[in-house]
Amino acid sequence: MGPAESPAPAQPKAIQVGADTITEGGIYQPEVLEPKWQKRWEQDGLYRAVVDPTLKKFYALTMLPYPSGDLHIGHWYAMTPSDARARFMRMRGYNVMFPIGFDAFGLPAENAAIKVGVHPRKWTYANIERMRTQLRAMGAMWDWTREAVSSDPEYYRWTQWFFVQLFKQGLAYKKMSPVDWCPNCNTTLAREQVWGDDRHCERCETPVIKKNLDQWFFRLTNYAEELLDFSHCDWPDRVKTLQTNWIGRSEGARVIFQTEVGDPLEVFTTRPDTLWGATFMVLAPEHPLVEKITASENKAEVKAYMQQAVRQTDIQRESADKEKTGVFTGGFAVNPVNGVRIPIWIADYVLITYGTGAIMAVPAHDKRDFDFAMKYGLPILPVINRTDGLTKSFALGKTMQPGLADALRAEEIPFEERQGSLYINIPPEKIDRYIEIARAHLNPSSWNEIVGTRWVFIFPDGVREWDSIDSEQEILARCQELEPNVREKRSLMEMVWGVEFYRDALFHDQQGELIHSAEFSGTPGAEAVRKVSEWLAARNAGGPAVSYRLRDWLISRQRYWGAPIPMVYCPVHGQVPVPEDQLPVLLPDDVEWKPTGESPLKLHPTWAKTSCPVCGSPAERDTDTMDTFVCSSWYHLRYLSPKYDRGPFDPAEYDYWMPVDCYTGGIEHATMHLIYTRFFHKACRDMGITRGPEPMLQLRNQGIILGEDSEKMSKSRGNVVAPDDLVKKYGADTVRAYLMFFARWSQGAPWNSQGIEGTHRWLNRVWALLTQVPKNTSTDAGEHADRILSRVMHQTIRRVTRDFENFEFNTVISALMEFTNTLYKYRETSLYGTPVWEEAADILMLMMSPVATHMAEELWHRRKGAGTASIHLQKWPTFDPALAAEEEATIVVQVNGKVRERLQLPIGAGEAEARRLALASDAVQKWLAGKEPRHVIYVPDKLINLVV
RNA sequence: GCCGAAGUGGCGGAACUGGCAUACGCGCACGACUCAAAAUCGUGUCCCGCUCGGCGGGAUGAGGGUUCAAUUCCCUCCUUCGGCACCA
Repeated sequence: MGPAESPAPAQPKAIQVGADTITEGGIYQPEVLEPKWQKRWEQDGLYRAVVDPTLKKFYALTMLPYPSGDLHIGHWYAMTPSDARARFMRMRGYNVMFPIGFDAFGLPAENAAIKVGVHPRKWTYANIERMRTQLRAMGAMWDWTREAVSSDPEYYRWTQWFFVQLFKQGLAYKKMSPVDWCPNCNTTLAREQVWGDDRHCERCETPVIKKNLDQWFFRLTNYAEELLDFSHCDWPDRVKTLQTNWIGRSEGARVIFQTEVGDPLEVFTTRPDTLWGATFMVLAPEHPLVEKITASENKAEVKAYMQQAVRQTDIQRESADKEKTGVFTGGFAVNPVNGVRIPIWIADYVLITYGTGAIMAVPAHDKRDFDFAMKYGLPILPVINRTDGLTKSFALGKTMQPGLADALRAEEIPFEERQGSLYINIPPEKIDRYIEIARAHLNPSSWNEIVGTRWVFIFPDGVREWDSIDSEQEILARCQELEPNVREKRSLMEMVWGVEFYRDALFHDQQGELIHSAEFSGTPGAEAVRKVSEWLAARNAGGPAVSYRLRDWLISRQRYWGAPIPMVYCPVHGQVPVPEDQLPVLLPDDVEWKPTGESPLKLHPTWAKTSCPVCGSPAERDTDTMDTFVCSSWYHLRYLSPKYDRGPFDPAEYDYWMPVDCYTGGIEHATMHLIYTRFFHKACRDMGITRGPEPMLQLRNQGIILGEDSEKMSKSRGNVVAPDDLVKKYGADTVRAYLMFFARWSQGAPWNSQGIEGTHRWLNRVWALLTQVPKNTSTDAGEHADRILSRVMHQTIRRVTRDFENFEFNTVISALMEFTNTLYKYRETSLYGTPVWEEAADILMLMMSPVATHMAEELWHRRKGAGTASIHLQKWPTFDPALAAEEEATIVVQVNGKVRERLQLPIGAGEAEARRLALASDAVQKWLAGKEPRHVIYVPDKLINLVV
């Protein structure tokens, strides 16, 4: 023999079979058949979604991609399993719409323009063109006729139209306010786009700063309550929790205090039950009342404080560890419940953006107020009883007569004695008895006090309760008179805080029975919250109230590449929306998009100059553009009819397709896009534009694919997986299948470049199984082989159907792999080619077709012959429970819960039978050791447990 | 600090309603084919022990509880990840 030659790979040859072109040759060649079928499907309009009232519709949607220029493996991970599921639904008889488009406005285009000098429009549309090609390589069932691009004038015309509708409805408003500004992106950001401890920009991670700007907002907060209702949302709990926390609902009460300058001062509190403990008030430095209530002698200090508060960044200001600062305004307010006059301070730990921007401070039961009061020596008054009964007294040696210790022992009051002083823990029921004992042993010119459950000072001439601000002052003065050491203490709390032993009894923030609260004393916590709220309401001094953490949505952006805000400023008529028939307000091409911090449109020589739509006098356009989340809040509506020009969408299409039945995408949008789009839908519903409670009924999130090194994929780490390379190497079907298989879809996992080989191997095995005739089929398949294969087939249909329904794609694939293995087991036997074999082969192809879209189509055509309809038009197979049912079950025999034997019994075997056979087993007898089972648990078809 | 999710072989993971833990795949080992390798195919692969084709014990982050029986239900703790954080 001469030198060995490796066999040349079979060259594929295209052959014509009727209308079908089929690749001849034994080798699986995705690079040949994938483009072929993609082209064919496109020509046939196979995935066109057309309104058909005779069919049940299914609107499947994946989140709109940004045209960054390169499809990432994350896009594949988000889109191809979603596509497979949409295909599954289609095969189950639904009329499925699965559209695609581009979120084409936004900063990267502008940043690229600044960096390399390409116009944002050119950059964006070139990227879109490239991504269309990449998206087509997925073999997905996109209906490209419904493609929508948010930067097209025919799209943003309607983004602007929605803005105008919101404005007319009073849901869009302009306001001067301190807003988050990203110094790198040179624009404002919505609250949701500011992330993390250091409050950085969601996009570029630069820490944001505050700027005071006149900006447009959408009234998200109007819908806060409704957004908390997820009763129509089949959504992951995680997303619902994130949104719920983000909205941050707090129940409590409004309380109106009267200031001495005459203006009412309203606060929000979650603890109206602590109202009697309010010893001062605090306003945010930006609070509008600050100026008016500040006394003339405090003006300078207050002004200085306000200035330094404004200068600070949010990070400094909102850091919880920061020591609290503030200044007294010189003003006072009157507590509506008891008429007590309390000082008003300003401090930056109170936020102007939450509640009313003012608080009543109850330092005894709020940690922040406590810290502040202790720092500035403000009075503290406990008004809520402890729930743990902790009650303490410290008896300094020189203040008490000898015999106290013996008296306490006799009374069984526990204490510790150290250096002649007693550290006493008083059982709550013995407090009165203790007071008697303490009085009896008190030295003249001394006192003793109780803290915790009771707040009592025992003086030689009597007992004084610490139950009001007045008594607090009197007691403090009295103590200072008796003891020079406490003369510098500014409050009674500060004085007792000096005793280390007391510290854990001095502060708590639990709910509990009210004390020191006039007629409400003795009321239990939850009841007190309710009763005090009602009491306030009855006296027009407030009442029950709800507050939300959610803020209105800031949508102005000082950037070029976005939808211009369609507003005109007229010196006579003020804010005037651009009339609907004049939309869109077109973005000019000739702008300088340099990052100046000003809107590029503002620097355009002529663009902003216009005339007032009302009076025609010279007027100015708004030169900001809209946050791109506005564009993406309604794209699911534009997909309905991207060319429609009499409205944002064709109502007939809306009636049929909406709402979205299944929405898939990443969890990172939980508090941004997914809140905005719900808001948009609900606002539009209230204007009669949309219908129904929710835009997206079902939501599922995919996880994140990490790099092979388990780190986040990034170019700088060099761990990026490029889908184009994978498609080239393995074909799209392998990539699709692997993405579905390699991890729980909802969770994601690190990439594994060896793992994909296994999936590729599987597809090759399926290919060989269905294209190659085995050498030998004479071996007997064994008894009932046909029934076994049929059973496995029906069981597989059951498993795959269930797992597809539940988005459990990894087990869809493993079930199909197992089914393939079963077929391989019988391939070289007499079962090959029998009707049940052929049926199983068909079913395997059908169930693989949502996954390996091209391969399944190719195999289908090869096996079904010329002119066959696409596999993607076939029905999903159904299973027959009778045929899927096992005939025999393995019964596990346990002795005392441990497996000792296994029995093969027919399904439905009775307990007596199982018991008889179990007891007949030697292994079981060995473990029973001659004893009779005391107790037998029998689970039919599963297990018998003998307990001795 | 508060809220939430998750911890199962060397790795990704499976286990439906409390009933055989570790399916499927990767990796690894051995074998077949080959001069050889790749590819492919086959066999094995949680840990420990033993009188080793079998048998016994242990193991689902740790500890406890409920139960005839717990990866699954309950409690405590640990770790990791995510979100919120001076929100009154």
